[in-house]
Amino acid sequence: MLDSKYDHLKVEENKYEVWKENGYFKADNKSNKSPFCIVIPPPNVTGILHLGHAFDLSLQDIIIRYKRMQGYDTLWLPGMDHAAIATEAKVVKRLKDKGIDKYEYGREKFLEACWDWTKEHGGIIREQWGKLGLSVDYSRERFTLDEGLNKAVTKVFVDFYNKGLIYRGEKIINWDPEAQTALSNEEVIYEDVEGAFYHLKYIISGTSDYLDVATTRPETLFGDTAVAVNPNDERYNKLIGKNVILPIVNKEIPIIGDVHADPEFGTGVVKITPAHDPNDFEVGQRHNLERIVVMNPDATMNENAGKYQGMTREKCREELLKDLEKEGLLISIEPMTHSVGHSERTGVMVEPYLSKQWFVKMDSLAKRVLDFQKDKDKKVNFVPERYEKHLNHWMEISHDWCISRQLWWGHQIPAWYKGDEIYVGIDAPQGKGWVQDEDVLDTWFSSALWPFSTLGWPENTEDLKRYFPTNTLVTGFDIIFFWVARMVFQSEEIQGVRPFKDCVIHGLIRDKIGRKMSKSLGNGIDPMDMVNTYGADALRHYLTTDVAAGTDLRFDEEKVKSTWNYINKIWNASRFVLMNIEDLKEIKLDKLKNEDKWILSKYEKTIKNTIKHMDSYDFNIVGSELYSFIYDDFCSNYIEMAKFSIESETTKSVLCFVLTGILKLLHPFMPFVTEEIYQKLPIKEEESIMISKYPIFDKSLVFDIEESAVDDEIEFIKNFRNIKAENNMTKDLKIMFEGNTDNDLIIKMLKLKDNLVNKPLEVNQYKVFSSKVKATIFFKKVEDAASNALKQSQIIALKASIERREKLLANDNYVSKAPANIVEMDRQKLEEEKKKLAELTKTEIL
RNA sequence: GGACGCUUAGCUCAGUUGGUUAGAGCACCUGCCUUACAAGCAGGGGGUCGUAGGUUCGAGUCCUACAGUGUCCACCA
Repeated sequence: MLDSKYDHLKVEENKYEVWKENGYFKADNKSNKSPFCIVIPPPNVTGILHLGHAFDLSLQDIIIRYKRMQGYDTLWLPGMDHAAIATEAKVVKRLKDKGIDKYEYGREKFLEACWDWTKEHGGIIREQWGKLGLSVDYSRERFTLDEGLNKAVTKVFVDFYNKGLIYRGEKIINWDPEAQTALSNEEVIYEDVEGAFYHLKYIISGTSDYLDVATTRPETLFGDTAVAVNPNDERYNKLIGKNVILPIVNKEIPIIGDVHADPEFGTGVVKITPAHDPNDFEVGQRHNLERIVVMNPDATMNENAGKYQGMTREKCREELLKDLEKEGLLISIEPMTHSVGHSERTGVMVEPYLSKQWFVKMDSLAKRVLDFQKDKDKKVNFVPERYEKHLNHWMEISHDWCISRQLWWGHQIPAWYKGDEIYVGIDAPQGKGWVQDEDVLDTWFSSALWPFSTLGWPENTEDLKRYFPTNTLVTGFDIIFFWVARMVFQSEEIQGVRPFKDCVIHGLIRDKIGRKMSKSLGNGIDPMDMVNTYGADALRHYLTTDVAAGTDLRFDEEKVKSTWNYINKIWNASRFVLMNIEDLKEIKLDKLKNEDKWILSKYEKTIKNTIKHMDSYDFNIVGSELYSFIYDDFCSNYIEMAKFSIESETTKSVLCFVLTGILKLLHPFMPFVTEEIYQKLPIKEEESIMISKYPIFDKSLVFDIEESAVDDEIEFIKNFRNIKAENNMTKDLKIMFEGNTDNDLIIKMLKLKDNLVNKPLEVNQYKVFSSKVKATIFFKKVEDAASNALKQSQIIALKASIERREKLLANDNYVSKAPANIVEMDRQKLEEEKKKLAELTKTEIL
């Protein structure tokens, strides 16, 4: 027997271990079931899971559990991401706290420290997966830096190099001076900052005239190798070919004509610093200008900055401006806001920096993706569909991807150098004097291969053949560019197919007032706190059914609480059923009464709708469908009706049958509590609900006539209660039914057995009716005003509705153009309303 | 500058191809400890669906413009 109150802590204890030990999570690549595979978005080993993970993972577990129950051979492949820059930053900090410097410590020992970190945090993450009830196949767990993935990564690098898709080049990249590594465009976050336009005097050689050069970054002037004006700019174009004197440095640099200079912007004169600005770099290439790097990797000034050498870029700017002012070369400082790139990971201002790095050539890769997206058999289907545009847009504008990182924690680049020679290969080259590239690859380079590398590629494993391409990927819109896009082009290039058929995109979790959850705001919620307070089942159900697909979710703890109440309701309904069906040996759905047919019809229709919406990933719709079926139909009505015939085998059978189905339909959302109750059922086909069969729509259990008859009786019951409540009627009212209809159920539900009369009484009376049932209530007068007011408002509403319908039906346009069934429905409604009105107006309230 | 969302009850959100009187949870009001559940039961109040046009027999739903709000991308010398 169940306790009278749902206790999530007790319910959620130990179940996960049992499932896991029984091997329910394991895929079976030899079974004759159809395969269905999801790869987990590998969480960074940097930390613990947040609410966004809980959201993302719950969605996946729902899909996987659903498919597993539907008879698929499901594989949900788990794993974690080494998160090169993020983890390295954490480990560097940890060592620093112990007074250890990364470089003194050495590469080998540093990597050991990273592995220790990984083991520690990996354990925490796995424990949290368990708390959430995620049915991942631990026997296939992978890590983006494990040996197998290293083989995959190395092979891709070498193949791409040989195909010309990877190259090494000296370009302006985004440099993180804190982590001291290159970054990709996606790892740079642009933020508006209050800055200034510094107007500087660049004196024209041999004259006393000057050009007003406006810059936001005066400290880069040491790297200036030209000043550009637009060739069509009448103000300046005759100066092209002349020289200006670079302030402070006092050397001559040329005035060049280049379209990059926009006459409308600033003063129309641009200083050109090819080593510190991507646009200037291109100008420099066009005009063959020297590239002078003026900073060290940590963003302090280098020897090219003269006396400012060694200063930070900020300090240098400050000092330089003082000196410029002293020399009369600072014209003005014009405040302005402009957006400045910051490192996604360390938060520091990114320095555009000339540097030799490895790149993936994007144009042909991107083009293939765009072509595939035009073919419905090859494309990745986004849910919601609009996110396909994000992917396409990124492909259209994609710049070559900088993949080398000046870090240690990651896949070391399989390139070796000897003097000017480069060797790229899977193994180190023969001969002496070759030195391997010190750098590692962007973490996303390895996660881009995740959907097939985890299945064993480059080996042609059974798993790879069976589960790839995978079926569904679930992730947040914020990593479409980082990850989804890259998996797509890598898979299409390397495997020739999309990595997954569907890509389900969900929104962000925000706090109650709509702000992003962040450490600095302190508004984050630990999912484990929610699990402890309300249970994983409540949390999962709330997160996955609260909002429509793809939209942000404002987290509200009150809603988790109310989900707990819902589960408690299910618990108690189950308790009632279990109390009464203990002796049930066999489910026999015969000798069905109207109310049995009614609930079975509702149940079957719920199955049909649920499957439809599960298949389209509309979990919020599934949630509300199930809620109203369980709460309103099953609990509020059927259970109440069943109480009158609880001894009957039929009633017991129906209760058991429908409850079993309810538990199964709910199982993907709330695995723990459904398992707990399932275990208590007297009749069950499997040892665990996890591996039981998902309900299938059975048309033979839909009884439309009985369904609508009971619907009508319920309407009557509702109307009766309404009238009784609004008129403050006491229990000793009397009621007279009209006609020969069978009102047994109504009489029982409303407990009217002792209130029946068969002729009118000379007291206050009130008519109550549904479409098919009519009755008159006789009652003692209590308050006239209230009941009269109610009656009047009902009459007004009815009159308005009748008028509306009469007008509509008098309109030939409507009658001829609207579908026949709609018109017919209006006719019927109109008739009913007229009857009701007649009843109401002739009823006297004495 | 470009793209994409959102605007529906006091709050948070649903509303599938246009078709009954626009729904739910929470909050609120009234009455109930009815033997599954008082973290419950029964009932109720509350919305001219951002604004203005348009298409249509019919618009929360489709089209146009505008307003507010959010996100992403690009540019920013």
